[in-house]
Amino acid sequence: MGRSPCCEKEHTNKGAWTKEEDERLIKHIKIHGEGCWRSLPKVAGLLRCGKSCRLRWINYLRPDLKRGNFSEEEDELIINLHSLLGNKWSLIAARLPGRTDNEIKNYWNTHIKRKLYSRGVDPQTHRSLTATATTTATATMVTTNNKKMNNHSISNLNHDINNKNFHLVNGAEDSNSSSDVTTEELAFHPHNQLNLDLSIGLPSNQPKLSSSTINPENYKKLKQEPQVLYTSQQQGVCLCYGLGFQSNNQKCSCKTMGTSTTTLTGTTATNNNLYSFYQPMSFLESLN
DNA sequence: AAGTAATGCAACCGCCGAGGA
DNA sequence: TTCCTCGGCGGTTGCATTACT
Repeated sequence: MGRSPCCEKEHTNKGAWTKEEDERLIKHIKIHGEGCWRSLPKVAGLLRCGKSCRLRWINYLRPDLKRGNFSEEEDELIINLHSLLGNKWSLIAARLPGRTDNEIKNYWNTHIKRKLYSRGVDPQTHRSLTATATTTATATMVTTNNKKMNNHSISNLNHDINNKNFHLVNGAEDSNSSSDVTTEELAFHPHNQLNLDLSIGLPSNQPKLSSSTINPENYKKLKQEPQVLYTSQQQGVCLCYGLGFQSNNQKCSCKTMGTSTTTLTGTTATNNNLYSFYQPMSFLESLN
């Protein structure tokens, strides 16, 4: 059974938006707010598909969008987040205020990929290109390891990092990206400084998580069941990943945010590389 | 100056999951 | 439980701009 189209294909404009259309859309959203994209075009007097309106608003018209070039810090953050999350652009974008998933996706494809290649790093696996080639050749040997990796608990991950016997994979489907890593390779690999301490605050009325697994479903869990910290006094959300590249004075301050703060790792990893993000409630909503 | 190739990015397409009926 | 709608996502396309010859 086919789905009905989201809008009438006829009688809708396509292609670049005109200034007038932009103004209509902005005006409508200012008055009525976001949502109900399907009916929006009709109400706003736009000959556009609802999806198109949503996209235009989110990627271009939203007032909180940051314009201009990506900073070096943003570059590195994107690279690190990508190594953790893979092509989950919306999740990556959620951690870069003012940037959209589309923008980051485009930036990744046009700039960062090239940058990583110039560093000799495979942008998909985040491993050295030579190591990737070697891994591909021995792919059959690592399948078992992959299966093990997918069930790795976070504490195991930290353990493995500490023992220089671990590297990240980009999800379960990436069957070529895992193998044993040499010390030399780790020294080369940008993730040799990656701190995976994943500190996620829990609402106090939710049960504490035990040491969760970091299998490929984890990002889904983060998204679908965001384990967030907020109190009635403190409308902040902490979803801090230890991503590296941060100085010591930028430690995550979760521990100061209340008693409900917890950590999934339960490890004693240092906080040297913790990078915290306190997002407004709108971020929370974006995860839902 | 003209033609061509490369690049950047806005927009589209099709699929998926959540949630309501 | 099933069906359907809707919002959202990631991949891809196509056009405008820039760089190069």
